[in-house]
Amino acid sequence: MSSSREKITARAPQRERGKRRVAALLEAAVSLFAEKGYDAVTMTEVAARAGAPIGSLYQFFPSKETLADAILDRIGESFDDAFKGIEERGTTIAIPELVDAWLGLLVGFDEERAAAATLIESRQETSARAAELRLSLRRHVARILRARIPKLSSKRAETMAVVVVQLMKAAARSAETDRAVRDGVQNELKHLMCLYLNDKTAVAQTMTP
Amino acid sequence: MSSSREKITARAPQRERGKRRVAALLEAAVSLFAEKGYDAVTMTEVAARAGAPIGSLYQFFPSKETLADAILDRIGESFDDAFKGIEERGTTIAIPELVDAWLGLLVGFDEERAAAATLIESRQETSARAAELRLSLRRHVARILRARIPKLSSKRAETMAVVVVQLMKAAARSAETDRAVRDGVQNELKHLMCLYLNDKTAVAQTMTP
Amino acid sequence: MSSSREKITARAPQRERGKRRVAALLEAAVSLFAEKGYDAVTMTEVAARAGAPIGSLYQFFPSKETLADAILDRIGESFDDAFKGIEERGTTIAIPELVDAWLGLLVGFDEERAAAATLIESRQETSARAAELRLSLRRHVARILRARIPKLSSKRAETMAVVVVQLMKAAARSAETDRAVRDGVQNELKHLMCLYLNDKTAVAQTMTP
Amino acid sequence: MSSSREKITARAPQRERGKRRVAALLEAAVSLFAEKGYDAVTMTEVAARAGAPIGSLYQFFPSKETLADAILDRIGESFDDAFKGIEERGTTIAIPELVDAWLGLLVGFDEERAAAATLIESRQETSARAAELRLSLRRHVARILRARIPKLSSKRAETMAVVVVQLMKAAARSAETDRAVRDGVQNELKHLMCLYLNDKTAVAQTMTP
DNA sequence: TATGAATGAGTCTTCATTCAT
DNA sequence: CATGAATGAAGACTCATTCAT
Repeated sequence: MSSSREKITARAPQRERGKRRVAALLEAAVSLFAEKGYDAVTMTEVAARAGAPIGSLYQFFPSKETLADAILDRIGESFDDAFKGIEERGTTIAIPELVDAWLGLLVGFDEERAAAATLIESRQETSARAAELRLSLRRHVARILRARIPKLSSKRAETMAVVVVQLMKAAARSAETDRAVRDGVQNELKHLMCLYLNDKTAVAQTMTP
Repeated sequence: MSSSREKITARAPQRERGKRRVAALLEAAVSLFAEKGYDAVTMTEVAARAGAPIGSLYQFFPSKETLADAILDRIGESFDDAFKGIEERGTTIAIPELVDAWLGLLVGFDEERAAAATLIESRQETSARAAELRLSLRRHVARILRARIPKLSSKRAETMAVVVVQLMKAAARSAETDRAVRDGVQNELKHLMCLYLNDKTAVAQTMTP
Repeated sequence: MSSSREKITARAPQRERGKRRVAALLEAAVSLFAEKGYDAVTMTEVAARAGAPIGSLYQFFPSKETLADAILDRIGESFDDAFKGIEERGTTIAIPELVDAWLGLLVGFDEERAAAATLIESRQETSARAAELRLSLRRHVARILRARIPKLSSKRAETMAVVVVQLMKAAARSAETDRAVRDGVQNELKHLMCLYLNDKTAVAQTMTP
Repeated sequence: MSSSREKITARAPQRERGKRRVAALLEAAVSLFAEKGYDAVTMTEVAARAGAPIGSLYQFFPSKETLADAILDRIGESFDDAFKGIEERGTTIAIPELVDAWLGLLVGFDEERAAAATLIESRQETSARAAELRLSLRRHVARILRARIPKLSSKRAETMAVVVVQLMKAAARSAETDRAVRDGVQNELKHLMCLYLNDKTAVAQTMTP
């Protein structure tokens, strides 16, 4: 009875520890990348901040690139989830709400979004993953845009999506400063984005080709 | 005496040559930074592209950081000039024109603006100069904003300036892709910025506190 | 009692399993060393190919060196057996047969001989066992040589033995290429060795000091 | 006058020093590779033995592989020279002389030949250069063989060449031990090779197909 | 002053070995 | 006794910077 349970829990700590370690490493990487950017961070540094030996870091992330990609992957998944939620609500969702959801993607309490924003930017040319993520963001946004503004050509939707994504990244970047300005800027960006979408929606509805 | 004249003429070509060399080095650095980003560029590479020996590079720019700062400085001056021109025209300048001028700051034919955009972004945390430049940009924009929208509090002007600068950088970043999307995005950003300024101006004029 | 028998039978399979595991590990090591050479093989790799956990590998072979030595030991024993067989047949054995037997020592169907040849070669300076094996080979050959050619001084026998062993290793090395050349080379080496022994025997019989 | 000459000699020491450094590095690498084999040698070790900082080593040899290849190249050139000399003498050269020349290729006063022998052996699979060198050796030997023994088919010449090269390598390997045995073995190998060539020549002349 | 070879601290990464479970 | 995650010393290689010439 208890012995069998013991056995189960016997290895649980090991896996548990492994999970905790991966989490710690990822967290350390996230904060370091967010602080200093990909290139300025050393693997030794990441391991040290996670309180792990360098070998452990490489056990889980066999290269620096893998480490960055892992962060991007995790963010990518959370993006997919978020977009799924947004798209399910279809056209019922009001513009301010939509904008809130979008801006929230790259701006959160944790540093994860900041790290992701940095990595997407700086590794776009070198990491396939970063390029993918950026593309995926654009595609999601473009699809939603076309659903709301039916007359939008796919090319224009793409263009608008680029702009929207840039606005998202702007929000992420401005999250790096002190709270006082940050909140103001965030609000402002939200306002700006609403303005933009309202304009486009109105124009589209007005402009009968 | 002939000796003194000799010295003068002897050094004149040297200075001339020195200037040309500095220009070549700077140009090489600019194109390289624009292409690959600060970290991926080596000093040896810069010297080689400029056709100069590495020692010469260090003669004029005693460190890699100095080199980056020099580029930032030069851009900073051109910004100051541009803003001076804008501010001289006062409130007479129409919003679309103003927006054109602003967006043109970081997006140009030459690679210098691309390099500057990259450097500001990637070295913001490490280089005082990059931070200064960003601050200077903000201040200039804020001043113009306050001149056009008198009721604007200095705090709100600052906030708006941050947004405007982010938009400028977004334009710079989108310049990295192929021409087809680039032009579309650039136009879109211009439109967006006009929308934003028009809105703020109108609101300010309407909102009687 | 049943308990004691239980223990016996309980461990019997374990020992059985242990033997099988050791065999699998050794086999894996042999094939890997033969393929890639000592340095290029990792312990993890050996364990993986044997389908055993790394801990198990270290249970039986406490170091990489031990593992290599074990292979050398096993080959050494098989050499001893082979030489015993040869020596028992005394002088009755004809030269071509003798040569066949010798060349067969390091060239066989299995990879074991190839691995051994590699290990003797590459670890000669670092492993006492490899040196021992080489020495043992020489001694065996020298003894047989002196038995067949009575007038041979021990020093000359040693020298000849070195040559013979080198020829054996040459055969082993040539086994690494494609079958077409290999068979030809092997035949040629056999011929060469016969030539050598015949010459020495004749000379010795002729040369009356 | 003296000034111009001074200028010439002014940089001479620099180049001189560079040459000396390259020589020292190469010599260190040669002796280390000869002693311990390719894998067991570290780049730091090579630099240290040459009395050079690690950076200098990499200045001249951008990778460990390059370093090994450089040694192989140098040996390869000396082989080509030697073979050129041998081939020029055509069929006039007597067998013992030919054998001397061949055995001398991989056995010399310096350690260079020993290092080369080791490198050819251990890096055959990984280094294109090592494989090339081995092939080149075979081809040279085969050509000479066919010139001397006209009836030899190209395939048999190739096979014989393999054997001859193996004999050369055997001589190189036996050079690693103390002088006493070495000289004896070397003589023995020479004798063996003469035996082999004489036999082949005689057989070819006798055997009329 | 100009040059570019020289320098070595610091980077990423591997792998034999150990030990908690 | 079995397991395989954890460890960290050590290796190949880079590059900003210096300094002898």
